[in-house]
Amino acid sequence: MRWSRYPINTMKETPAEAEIASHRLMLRAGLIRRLAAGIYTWTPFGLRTLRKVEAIVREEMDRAGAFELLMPAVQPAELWQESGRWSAYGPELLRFTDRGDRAFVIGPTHEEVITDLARRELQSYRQLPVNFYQIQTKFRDEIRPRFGVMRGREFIMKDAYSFHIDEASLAAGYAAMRDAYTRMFTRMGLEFRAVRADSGAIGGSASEEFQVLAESGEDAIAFSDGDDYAANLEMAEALAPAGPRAAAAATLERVATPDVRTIAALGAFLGVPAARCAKTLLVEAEGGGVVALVLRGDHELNALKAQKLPGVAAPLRMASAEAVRAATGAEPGFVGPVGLACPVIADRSAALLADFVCGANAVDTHLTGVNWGRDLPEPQVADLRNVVAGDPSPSGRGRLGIARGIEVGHIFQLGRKYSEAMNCTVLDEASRPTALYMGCYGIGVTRVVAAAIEQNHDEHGIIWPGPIAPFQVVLVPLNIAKSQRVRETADRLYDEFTSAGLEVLLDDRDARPGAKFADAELLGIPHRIVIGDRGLEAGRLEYRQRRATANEEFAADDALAFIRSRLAAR
RNA sequence: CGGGGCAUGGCGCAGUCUGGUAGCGCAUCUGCUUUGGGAGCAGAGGGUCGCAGGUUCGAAUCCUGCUGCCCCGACCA
Repeated sequence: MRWSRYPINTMKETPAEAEIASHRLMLRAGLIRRLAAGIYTWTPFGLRTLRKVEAIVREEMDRAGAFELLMPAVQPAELWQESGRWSAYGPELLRFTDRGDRAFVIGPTHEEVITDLARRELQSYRQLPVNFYQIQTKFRDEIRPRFGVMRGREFIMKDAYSFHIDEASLAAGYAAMRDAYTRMFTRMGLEFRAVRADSGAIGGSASEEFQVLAESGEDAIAFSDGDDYAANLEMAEALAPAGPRAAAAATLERVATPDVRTIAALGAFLGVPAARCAKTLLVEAEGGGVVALVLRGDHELNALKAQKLPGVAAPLRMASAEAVRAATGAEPGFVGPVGLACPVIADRSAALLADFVCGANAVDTHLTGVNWGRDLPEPQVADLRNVVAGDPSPSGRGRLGIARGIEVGHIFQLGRKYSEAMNCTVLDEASRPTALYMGCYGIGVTRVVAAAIEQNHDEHGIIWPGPIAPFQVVLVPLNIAKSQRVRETADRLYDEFTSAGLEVLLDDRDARPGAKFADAELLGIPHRIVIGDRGLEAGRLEYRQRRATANEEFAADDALAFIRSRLAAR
C-alpha cells in the first residue's frame, strides 16, 4: 500500500474523550472513528487488523470442527419471551417495534435464535454433537459505554453454540473449545490466562474467562505461582489460615472510641493492626431481617460469595442505617458480633482471631480482647472474603498473585436451560424425546483489538504483535522529492516485497523524516526499513524492529532475504 | 439510577463572569525554501458558537426549556 493513496489520518493531538491507551492510540492512529456513544466506524486501516483477528478465530473454529453460519441481528420478541429473558434482561436489551407494531430486539447474544434453529433442524441424536458459530455484530445498550471499542454498545462478537446428547459429550465439546481458544490467543501473540469464572446471569455450570493481561484491565484475577490455577478474583477461594486459633490471653474490655467509625481510624486510635480487628457488616437476610458478616479488618467482603450463603438475600444488599440501629442499638461504625440476636457468619480468617477488637454495639464504644467461644458463641464459618496477594493457592500449590485482565473470551457449559425452556429435543437411542445439553462460547472480536493494544504499546504508539499487524513492513524513504536514488530503491523494495506476498506500507509522502518516523511508530508496524541517501552511498539500508531501540544495517541488495529472516524471527 | 461537568471550523481549546457581530494551535489548500526525529516564511479556505424560545438597539455571552456528550459513584461498620 502506498501511504500517499491510503485514506488514513493520524492525529498528533488526542481527542479529549479518550482515557486509556488503546482508545487514545486507536483514535490517533486512525483505526476507529466515533459515530455515537459506544458506536464506532472501523476505518480501512483498522479493519485490516480486525479482519486478521477474525481470520484466526475462524480458522481455529473450523479446525475444531465448528460450522459457521450467520444469524439475524434483529430478532422477534417472541423468542425472548419464550426463554424468559424478555423480562430478565433489563434495559441493556435494545427493543423496538416495526411498522406493524410487532416487538423486536437487536441481538445482544443469540442463544434464543440458535436454539430455535436447533429445535427445527436437529431431530436425532445421530446429528450430535454439533457446534455452530458466527462472527457478527451485537448490540448491548450499556449504561456507560467507555474506553472506545473496549466497552462499546455495538461490537463484533464470535459466538458459538454446541449441542450434545449428554453431559459427557458437552464436557468434551467444552474442552475442545477451550483448546481452540488457547490456540487462537496464542497465535495472536497475546499474553492471556484462562480463569475460572462465575457463570452469572447466563446460567449453567462450568465457565472460564479468557483474560488478556494488562494493567488497565477492568477485571482482577488471582493466579497461582505454583501451577496453572487462575480464577476471577470474585471466584477464588480464600482458604483458612494454617494452624489452630491462638488461645485467649486478654480480658474483655469496653473502651471509649469517640467518633471512631472505620477500621483505619480504629487501628490508629488503639494502635492495633487492622488484621486484629473484626469488622461486622450487616446485610439483608432472605425474607427480611439482617445477617451479620464478620471479616478481619484487613479483608474485603466478596459479595458474590456472601449472597450464595443460605439465609443471605441475593443480590447482596447492605442493611440500611435504620436496620442497623434496630438490630444493634448502635450507629453504623460501632457494630460488633457480641450479643447480636441475628445470625452471625464469620469469614474463615476472622473465625481464627483471638483477643480481637470489634464494635460494642454502642455509640462511641468498642470492645478489645474479644474471643470466640468465651465472650460470644462460636460463629457459623464460611468463605466470605476476596483473596489477597500472598494467600495460599486453592489448588494447594504455590501462592496467589493478583493481576488485572481484559475479558476477551468466555466459555460456558449451559446445560439444558434454553433447550428445556424452548423445547429443543431430539430422539435418543430409545426413541424418546430428550432435551439437549448446550455450551456457548464467545469472543469479543473488536475488544481483542483494543486489548492487544492495551497490552502492547509504548509512549510512541502501538506495537502490533506480528500476526494481527495491519501491515508487516513499513518502508520509510527519506527526502523522496529530491533523491531519485531513494525513490527508485523504495519502489524496487516495495514491488519486490509485495510480489513476495508481504504486506507492505510504503511511506511515499513528501514529508520530513521526523514526521514519518513518528507516524510509523504510532501505527505500530512491526518491521521498519529506512531508505536514505546516507546509507545508500554504501549500498546499505536500515532496519528496526518496533520494540527495538537501535538500528541494524543490511545490504540493499539482500533486502528480501533479510526481511524474511526478521519476519521469521518473531 | 444518583452527583458533577461540557457543547465555539476536521481535532484540541480561548472568548461567556463584565452583551457590541468570533479568535488561537494543530490539520487542510497555494507558492517559495527545507529534508535523518512531528520544518520556516507568505498567503488562502473553512464556524447559522448544540436546538428552540425569551430579554435587549444589539446575544457565543443574560434568562427559560430541550437535546447530545463526558466524568465520578453504587462494600460503610
